[in-house]
Amino acid sequence: MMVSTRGRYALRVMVDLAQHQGQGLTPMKDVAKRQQISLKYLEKILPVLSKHHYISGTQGKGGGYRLTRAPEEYQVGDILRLTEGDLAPVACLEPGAPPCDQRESCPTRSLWCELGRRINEYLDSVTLADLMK
Amino acid sequence: MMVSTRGRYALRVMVDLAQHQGQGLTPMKDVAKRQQISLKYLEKILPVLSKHHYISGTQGKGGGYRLTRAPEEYQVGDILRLTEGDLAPVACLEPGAPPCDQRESCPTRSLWCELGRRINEYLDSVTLADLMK
DNA sequence: ATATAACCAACCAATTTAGTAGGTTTTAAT
DNA sequence: ATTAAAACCTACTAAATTGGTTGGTTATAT
Repeated sequence: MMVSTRGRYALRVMVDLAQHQGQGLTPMKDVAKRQQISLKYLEKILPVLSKHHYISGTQGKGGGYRLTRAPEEYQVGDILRLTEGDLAPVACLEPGAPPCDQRESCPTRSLWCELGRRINEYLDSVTLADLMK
Repeated sequence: MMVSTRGRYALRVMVDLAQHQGQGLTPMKDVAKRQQISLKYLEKILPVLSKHHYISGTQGKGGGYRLTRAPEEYQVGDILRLTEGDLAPVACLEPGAPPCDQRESCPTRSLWCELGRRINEYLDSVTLADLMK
């Protein structure tokens, strides 16, 4: 398993926000109820999306979140890389991974690179708008 | 990360065996030394491959393992699914997963299905022979 | 008899995952 | 001015997974 609940929930929240855009701000309480996800857990996942301006949050009564762009302009891959850290299929391809001393001669390295390339390529080819049906 | 050391090591062992086939039986001690992997850990990973007759092991002095088919006849996907359990990109697509009560309406389900399909398709298109260079 | 190989079972430390608990701060409505 | 509701923040935790280790038993060639 490569994508944990963090990435999956984040994506579902984004789709939910997309489906309710134009209705002003959407409070997470509503999203949590609709998506059957713990509100407290969502609150832990969202900050990274708002810090990178994928969504904007307004505090206080009547506040909530909204998308900052049109759904067509969000690539699923971006949302997942942000919430999951990255989408490498193996540990030795992860960003801060300790350099493997056999990486020059590793017969499987190119397999993992190509797999990672294909995974990212596919997820970048899908947008939030595609997921709205 | 989707493929742990279990699958990665198993694959490297299989490539190693492929590169030394025709030289009789290869003891794991040699493979462990060449691949810089703990022998004891390898011994824990290999049984599933020999139980499914991907390799055959001979005990006793002068014993070791060998491939049971030609390298071209091993799909990388098969080796990984066997050692990793499965290659589902998300928990809700894993074999024994509790059925999600929102799966009919889940807007992201088809994304994960298609991603899983592409991952398995690619890994099944590569054989051990391809990894021998 | 001995060395060497696969095979087997129990344990273990560190990390990750999926949360929970309990707040503080900001803002609109009353 | 008070209150309700929202985002935002920090610390903790139980369970599972990962990546092994320890200590053997069994089988076989020399």
